[in-house]
Amino acid sequence: MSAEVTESKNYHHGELKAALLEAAWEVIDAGGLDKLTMRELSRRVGVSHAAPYHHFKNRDALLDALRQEAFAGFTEALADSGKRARSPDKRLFEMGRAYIDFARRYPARMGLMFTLRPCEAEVSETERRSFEVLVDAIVALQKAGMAPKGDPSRLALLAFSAVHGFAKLWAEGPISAMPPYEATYEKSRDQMLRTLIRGFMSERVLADRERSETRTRAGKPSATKPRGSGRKR
Amino acid sequence: MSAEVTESKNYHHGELKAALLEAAWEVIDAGGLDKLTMRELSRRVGVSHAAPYHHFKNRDALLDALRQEAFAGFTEALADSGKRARSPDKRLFEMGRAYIDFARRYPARMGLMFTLRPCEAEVSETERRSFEVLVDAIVALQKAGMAPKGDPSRLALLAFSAVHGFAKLWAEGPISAMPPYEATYEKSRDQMLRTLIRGFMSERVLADRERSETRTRAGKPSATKPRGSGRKR
DNA sequence: TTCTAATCTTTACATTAGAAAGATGACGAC
DNA sequence: GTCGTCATCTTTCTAATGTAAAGATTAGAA
Repeated sequence: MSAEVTESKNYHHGELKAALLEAAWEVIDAGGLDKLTMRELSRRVGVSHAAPYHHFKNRDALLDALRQEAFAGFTEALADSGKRARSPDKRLFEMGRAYIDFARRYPARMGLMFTLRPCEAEVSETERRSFEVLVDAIVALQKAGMAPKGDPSRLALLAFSAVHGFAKLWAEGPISAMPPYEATYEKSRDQMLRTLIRGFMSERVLADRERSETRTRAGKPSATKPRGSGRKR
Repeated sequence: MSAEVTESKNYHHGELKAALLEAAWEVIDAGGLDKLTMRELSRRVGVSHAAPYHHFKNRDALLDALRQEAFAGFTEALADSGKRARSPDKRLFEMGRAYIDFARRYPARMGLMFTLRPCEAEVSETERRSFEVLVDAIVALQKAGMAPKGDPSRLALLAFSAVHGFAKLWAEGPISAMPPYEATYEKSRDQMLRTLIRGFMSERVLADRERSETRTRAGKPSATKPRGSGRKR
C-alpha cells in the first residue's frame, strides 16, 4: 500500500527503518500489539523477513522505539490541549479530556506506553514529563486558589490515577463493553473530570473552614494565608 | 512440581482440567501472560502437548476460564475487605486498598481481567458485581452524610477510575519503575485514597454551602468569606 | 462382557523469532 | 576510473508455538 512501486526493485530499500515504524503503527492501531510481527512488517514493506533485524535488534527493541514515539505524540497532545484553556480548572479539564480521548483512539498505544516490558527498566524523560505537566496544572490551580495548598503531587497523584483509570477502563476494559455505559462515553468522561476538579475546589473550601474554625479566636478570617507550606519541591 | 508421582503412569490424568488451571496460575503469576503457553502447561502437568485441547478449545478459551477465576477471587477480596470497616468512609478506604494491593500482588491477573480479548464480547455478571460493590459503598457514604447527594454512580465512576488507575500505574506502569515513587507505595496509596474520600466529604460541604447561599440571599456570616472561585484575585 | 465415548497421544502443518552466512551495491581511497 | 569496505538486504536454518487430524487407551454404561 505504500506505493513504492518506482523503487520496489531496489536491493536497498533506503528508508527501511522509517517504513517499518510507519507500517508498525498501521498494524498496531488496527489490530493491537498481538498482530505486530516482524514478518508481517517485512511483508508490508516488501522486504525479506530478516531485514528488520538490521535496524532493530529484536522485537522488543522495535517496541521500545514505538513506545518512545507514542509517548512523544501523547505528551504533545496533552500539552496542546492545555493551551486551549484560559482558566486553571478548564486547563486541567482539557488535559484530562485529551488524555482519555487519546487512550480511546489509540488503545494499543496506551498498552504499549504504560506496560513496562521486562527489558526496559529505564523510564525516559519524556515519560516523566507527562506526569510533570499534570503537576504544573495542579500548581496553577493552587495558585488560583482553586485547590488546597500543600504538596501538589498529592492532588496530582489522584488526578493522574483517575484520568488514567478512566482511560484504561474505557479503552480496553470491560466497561466499554457494558451497553449502558458505552453509549455515554463523552458524558461520563466529562462528568468524571468535573467531579474530580470539583473535589479539589471544594476540598480547598473545607480546608479553609477547618482552618478558620481552629483559629477563629485570632479573628483573622481573611483570605488564605501562605502558612507553612512555603517549601515546595 | 505437582508431586503426582503415584499416578504419573496413568494414561488418563483424571483431573487434567484442574491441574492445567493450577499450573496456569503458577506460570502467570510468575512470568506474566506471555509465558503462558499450552505446551508449557502440558509439560508441567506431564501430559502430551495436545491434551489441553480436550478441555479448552484453544488458548483464548483457557484465558477466558482463568479470567473468570481471577474475577471471582478479586471480587471476593474486595467484599472481604469491606467487612473489616465500621464507618462508610473507612469501608471505602479499605476496599480501595484491597483493589490496589490485589493489582500489585497479581499484576498479570489484572491484565487478564481488564483487557478484553476480541473473542469475549460478553461481560459476565461477576464483573458487573465488582462495580456495584463500589456503588454500594458510595451509597452508604451518602446515607451517612459524608458525600453529596445525587446519582451515586457519578461519584462511583471517579472512585473506580482513581483506584483502577492507581492500581494499574503501580502494578505494571512506569511509575513503579521510578525510584522516588517505588519506595513510597503504601504511603502514596493511602494518601491517594484519603484525598479521594476527603474530596467527596468536602464536596458535600460545598454543596451544603451553595444550597444555603442560594436559598438565603440575606447573607450568611459564615467563616469562609473568600469565594475565590471566580477570576483569580 | 462388549460397546461407546471421553480422554490422551502421535503426527503433521503453518507461523513466529531469531541466528548465520552469503549477496548486493553505495561510497570513499587510490 | 577500479577496488576494497561495510552497511544493508536475502537465503537458509533452527527451535518454539498453536492447533488440526487421526489413532490409542480406558472408564463406565449396556
